[in-house]
Amino acid sequence: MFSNTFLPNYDPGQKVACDVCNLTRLCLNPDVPPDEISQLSRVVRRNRTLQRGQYIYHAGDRFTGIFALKSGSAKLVYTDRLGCDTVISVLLPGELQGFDGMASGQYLCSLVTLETSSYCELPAHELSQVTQDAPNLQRLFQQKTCEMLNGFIERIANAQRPAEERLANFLLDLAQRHMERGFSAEQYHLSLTRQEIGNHLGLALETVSRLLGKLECANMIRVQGKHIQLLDMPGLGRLSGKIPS
Amino acid sequence: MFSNTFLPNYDPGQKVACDVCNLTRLCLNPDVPPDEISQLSRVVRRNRTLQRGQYIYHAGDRFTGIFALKSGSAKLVYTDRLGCDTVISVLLPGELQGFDGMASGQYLCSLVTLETSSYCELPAHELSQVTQDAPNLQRLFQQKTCEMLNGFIERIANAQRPAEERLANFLLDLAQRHMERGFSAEQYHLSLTRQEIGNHLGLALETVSRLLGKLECANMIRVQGKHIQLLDMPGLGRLSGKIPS
DNA sequence: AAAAAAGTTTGACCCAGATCAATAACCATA
DNA sequence: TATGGTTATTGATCTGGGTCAAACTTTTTT
Repeated sequence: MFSNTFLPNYDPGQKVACDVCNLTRLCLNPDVPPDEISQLSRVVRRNRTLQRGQYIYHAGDRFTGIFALKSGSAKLVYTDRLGCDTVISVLLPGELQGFDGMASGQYLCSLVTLETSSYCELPAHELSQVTQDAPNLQRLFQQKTCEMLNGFIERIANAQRPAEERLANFLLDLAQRHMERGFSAEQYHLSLTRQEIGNHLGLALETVSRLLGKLECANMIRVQGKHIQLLDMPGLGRLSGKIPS
Repeated sequence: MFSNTFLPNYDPGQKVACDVCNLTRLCLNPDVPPDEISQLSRVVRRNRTLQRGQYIYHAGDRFTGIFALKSGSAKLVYTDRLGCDTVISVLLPGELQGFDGMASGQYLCSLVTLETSSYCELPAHELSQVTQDAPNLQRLFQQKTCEMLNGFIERIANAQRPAEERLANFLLDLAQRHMERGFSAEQYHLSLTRQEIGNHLGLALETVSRLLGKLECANMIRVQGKHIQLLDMPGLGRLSGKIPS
């Protein structure tokens, strides 16, 4: 079984300041100098913990701030006027979210934990002050939103491709991000259900199940419920269309 | 035939400063004070004109700045590693683009004119200076990128819906945006080909043609080549799933 | 540990929209 | 006003992935 801890000796319950948090290099970036980090640290609300399925924020809530996931995972879900949900993205530790509330002053989506998770918050009313005094932090946020924009562009283009390609892509993307967090890229715990994966990729849950089975038959992956093992990364890369063969 | 002029007496060839440009309220927003606008105005490169199919920027080009369309229209196109194009969005006068180059320092997509168009540019090397001295402009850019983020979220969710709904949505979205620009919402010139519409909506061009025909049979629209007339907006709204019935 | 609920797999069948193909309309340019 | 090249329409056919259904497995609750 996987624990939610991020790195060895890391206690998610501990209220560490930003400058000594081992997620700093993921949340922030090398351009943000120590003084701006400590300035940030002063206003960040640390370490709230939620159980699976609980909401970090609801669609429609007044914009209260930007959130940084500390441990666990979460999904960003958009609900349209007909009540139909779409899993827009999956959040891993060290990733920021909440920008969907910044434009209009209320969140467009809901951010829902996929397992027991903890997070920090940079409150909205501190945001404008901090970014005015800390130009590198300001730039960081602009950078992060542009990165997200690019991520969505690739996601939109990907949606046109066949089911198998999208799934391979999804598995490799998670592997990559797990690795960046010091976890194993070769095997990991899928915190989403087949239903949620399907929703995220625009597929029926049955199709996800079948495709996972197919990849397993082809000896490219090993599936045991939510535990995934990638046996043939190059092969998956070829399938995903990202790595030209 | 439609002209490219935006408002009566507007000459797109004229090199007007930002503060007297009648696109100001679209490019910028009411929060940006006059002194910041004139500061912006000083560094903006104005009014380059291109013919249909020419590139404002190419994917892979070094990030040179943010662009504002003055007249005409353009498409943002992402090309994946297999050379497969996707029309990510359509740009109308007063809209900004180029944020896809800000994260990595080179553009992820290409911005291609759909007809004879003119545009302004805010050069990258001026960007950091301007936004440091002009906090409202800085906030504006952050705001615009977050709005785009939200637009993409809705687009991703929409991609799951049936073809007819997506098309109705697309037609109404253009109508809305034409109206915001002082053009008629009821009828407008589609600057995209059926191929491009299909690509944008994830459909084959034949499907676009058939669906337009179907909507025309249902007396909801009138189609004559690229000229579109919306006869039954409420009906289209119902079809689009955006307006609950 | 049993029961209930939630999630997963597998099979049979179906359909929205793709693909293929042929024709027709709309241009540009000469 | 021909003429060659895009762009659009329409019909026939096909298929990837959806839907429905039933059994099975895992997790949660009692």
